[in-house]
Amino acid sequence: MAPRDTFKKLEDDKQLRIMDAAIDEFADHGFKQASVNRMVQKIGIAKGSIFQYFGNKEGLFHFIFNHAVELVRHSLRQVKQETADTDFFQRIEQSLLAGIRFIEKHPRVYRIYLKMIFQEDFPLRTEFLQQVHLFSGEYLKPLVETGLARGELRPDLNVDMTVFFLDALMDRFLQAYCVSFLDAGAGLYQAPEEQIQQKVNEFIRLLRAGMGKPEGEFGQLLRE
Amino acid sequence: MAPRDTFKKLEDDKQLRIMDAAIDEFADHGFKQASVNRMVQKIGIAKGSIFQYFGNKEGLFHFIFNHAVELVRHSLRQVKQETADTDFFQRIEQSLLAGIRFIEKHPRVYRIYLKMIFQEDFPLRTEFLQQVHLFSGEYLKPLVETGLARGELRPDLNVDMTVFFLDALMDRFLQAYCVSFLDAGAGLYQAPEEQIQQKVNEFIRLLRAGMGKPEGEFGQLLRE
Amino acid sequence: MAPRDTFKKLEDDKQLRIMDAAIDEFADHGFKQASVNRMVQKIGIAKGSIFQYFGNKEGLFHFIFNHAVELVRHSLRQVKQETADTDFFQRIEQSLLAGIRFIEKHPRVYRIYLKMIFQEDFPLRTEFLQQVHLFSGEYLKPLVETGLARGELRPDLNVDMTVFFLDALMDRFLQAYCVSFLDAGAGLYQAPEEQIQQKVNEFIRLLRAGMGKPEGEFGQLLRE
Amino acid sequence: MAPRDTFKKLEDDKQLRIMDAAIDEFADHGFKQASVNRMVQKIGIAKGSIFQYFGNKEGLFHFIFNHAVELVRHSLRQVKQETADTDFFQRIEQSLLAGIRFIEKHPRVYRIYLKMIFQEDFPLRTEFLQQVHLFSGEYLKPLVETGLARGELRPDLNVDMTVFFLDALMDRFLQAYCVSFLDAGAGLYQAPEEQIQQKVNEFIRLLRAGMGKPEGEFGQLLRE
DNA sequence: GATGAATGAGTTTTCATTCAT
DNA sequence: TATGAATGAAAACTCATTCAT
Repeated sequence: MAPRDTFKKLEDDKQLRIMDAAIDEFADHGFKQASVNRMVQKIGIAKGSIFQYFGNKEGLFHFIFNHAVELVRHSLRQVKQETADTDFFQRIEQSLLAGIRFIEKHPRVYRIYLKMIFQEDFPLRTEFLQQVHLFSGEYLKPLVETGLARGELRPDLNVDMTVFFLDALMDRFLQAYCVSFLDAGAGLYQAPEEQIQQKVNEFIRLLRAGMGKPEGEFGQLLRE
Repeated sequence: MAPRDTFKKLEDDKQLRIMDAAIDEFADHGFKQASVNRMVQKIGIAKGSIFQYFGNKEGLFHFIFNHAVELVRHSLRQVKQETADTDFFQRIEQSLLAGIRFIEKHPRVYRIYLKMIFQEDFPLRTEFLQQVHLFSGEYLKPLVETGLARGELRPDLNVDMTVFFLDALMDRFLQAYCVSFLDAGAGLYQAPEEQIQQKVNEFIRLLRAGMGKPEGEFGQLLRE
Repeated sequence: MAPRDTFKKLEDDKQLRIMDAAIDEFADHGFKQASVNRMVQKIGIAKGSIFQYFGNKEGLFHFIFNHAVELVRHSLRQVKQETADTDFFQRIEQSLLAGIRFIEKHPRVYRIYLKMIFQEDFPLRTEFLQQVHLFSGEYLKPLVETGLARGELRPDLNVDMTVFFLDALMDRFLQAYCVSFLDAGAGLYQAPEEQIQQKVNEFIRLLRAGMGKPEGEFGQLLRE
Repeated sequence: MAPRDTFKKLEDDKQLRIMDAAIDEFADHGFKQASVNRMVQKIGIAKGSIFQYFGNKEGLFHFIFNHAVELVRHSLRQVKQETADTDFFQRIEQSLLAGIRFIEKHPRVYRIYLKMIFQEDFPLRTEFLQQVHLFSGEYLKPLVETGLARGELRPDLNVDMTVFFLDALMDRFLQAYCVSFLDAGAGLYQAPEEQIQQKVNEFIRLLRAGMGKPEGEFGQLLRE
């Protein structure tokens, strides 16, 4: 599960090369189809070494997985802090943008995430899905509750369902972005970078229209 | 790619048993992990026969794939016809419900679809993604254009972006449904059947709030 | 456990070559140390074939094991029948000689037997030891009981302990013979073939002296 | 073959821990299956150290082997001395009991012995069997000769064959005891401790009947 | 002298594909 | 046309041994 001391004692460069090759392999092939043979060949070390470091293939995956979770946690914590004082829709916008930046910085990690969602035979799949689920609860729910308390959201919104919708919409937005980013050249959506901000804007505008508090007393009246 | 004549000349029952076993196997294990051995054992035919009918494993997958695309096309064509006279949001609602019915009827086909999206090593992945893209163009674009022409949608909507949004939202809605449907018991979202219609309603309400034509002149005024 | 049909359908010669190589390998190296690699190389077939025939290494061993048990059973049944009319000590003598003939004919099978007794990690070891135990009960006990009933044995003998002794003595006699036979050249005991019958005679003479009914009334008196 | 000086210079405790772990491992797994990895892990020393002390796995085994032989020699010498004044059958009885005590005290050493007898790929097997053979010559032969000289044995006994018989019977007796001792619970023979002495008595009684000098002149006459 | 990371040949097992029957 | 036995490359994993520190 945790890498053996052996691995942690390696020179940093070697550690990084190993992690890099592993992330590559898992991102390209998922867990079962990933080949330790290919990894060690790419890294240029003996086959036995990987097993000395991580016990077995699953141990290696655990390590990469935990590393990825840490990356995501770090990124989310940062956004939450930095946007504490802005309004609900700005926070969502910044979260989306942070997600996009994360994918651009760690596209292979995101690919592993996507594979895990829809591939049944990952070792940590259940724990993983619970973690993802917790994200909605821990991250989005407070945002929604604060937004409601501050009067930035329509007061008739059901909290849990709103969280579900936000989770679904944001996740799918990033999926769509990621697919177009990763498949660049495959012709799908052909989303050029410059249109991203525009799409984010439109996304937020729709959210605001659907969830935001009606502006002014007329809006209020109309909805009642 | 296409099955050889030898396959088409088989008795219908045998054809169906072969397709059924193949869908099972691909849905459970993806392409590479799918085992021709297991298939022929389940079907009860000789291993060589599969290769006689389809050339190789990839040929078999092509066939199953095309069959699945046909199923989807058929389902969509039906919805489009039946809802021709209803308004935009009702058509979207009916499309969503048709999607849910499709997943419930063909869960294994949908699982193959999900696997294909995020697994790079499917043989037809590129062609597949293009097909999926075409779906947005062929299916949703006319709906949006008709909706705009009939004045059921806000006139300031950009057609292509609206199509993108609808595609993203509906697809993600079905994914969420499917995951909760397939992972029943895994604890994710735990969407009980009876809440589906409620979620669809809420989904449509949000869409209507965000995309629908503002009601009355006051709404109109407020937005300008 | 049982060999797949595939194996039984092979030409007899091939079946025999495979069994021969397997017996060789298991006799030389025991179960765990036996190498399927070496077997297939010696036989000259593809590695996969063995696994097609027997599922896995253990399956192959089961097959060889059952084959060996059958050989032993057959041999014992024959001796029992052929010596039904002779006296107790002649039956034991013939059993010993049959054992020697068996070892000379199937020395590798006997080696597998010896390995199984003292090697803990054989797959069927427990079942095997039970079988061996049954041998004492099924084969020797009736002999002893008949011997007692016919007055060929001292009437004060405890049946079970006598069976235990006979089992131990005969087994060890064959072990000693086998070791000297198999290790020919290693210098141990250096039992030349021509001395075997002499040793058997001495063995029987001792048994007779220890277990046989004292001859005449004087002997009877002396013991009382 | 002999341990390097480096080993002998270690603190006694460390030497003992190493030997203990090695005996454990060889007794449990034989030679080839024994894992140096497991040993060093249990001992808590570096893997390289074993190779520094003993050159290689075989060197380690040589050392353990010689140690075991010394243990056996010591035990036998003691019995021989202590029973110098008793009669032949009492000496045999005491030897058997000493053997049983040895197995109870060093069961792992005895297991290694048993494994070596029937496993061809032990490094020292040939030398080992010669040593065992010497045991018969060095230990039993004088006993028999003394017994004959003292008139405790039938004068018509052939010395070498009697030695062979005693060796075989006693060895097999201990094997049977050991198997029932080691396999406690496996159901073989199920010899409970309290029956051991009884079996030894019966064993000696049979020996005495077969090999002992007939009592009185009548017996003498009867046999002639 | 002690360490333990690195090595690579070895193990069993799987499976798509071929081809003689 | 249908069969299914044969193939061999590839997989994950083990472990005695070496050697730089």
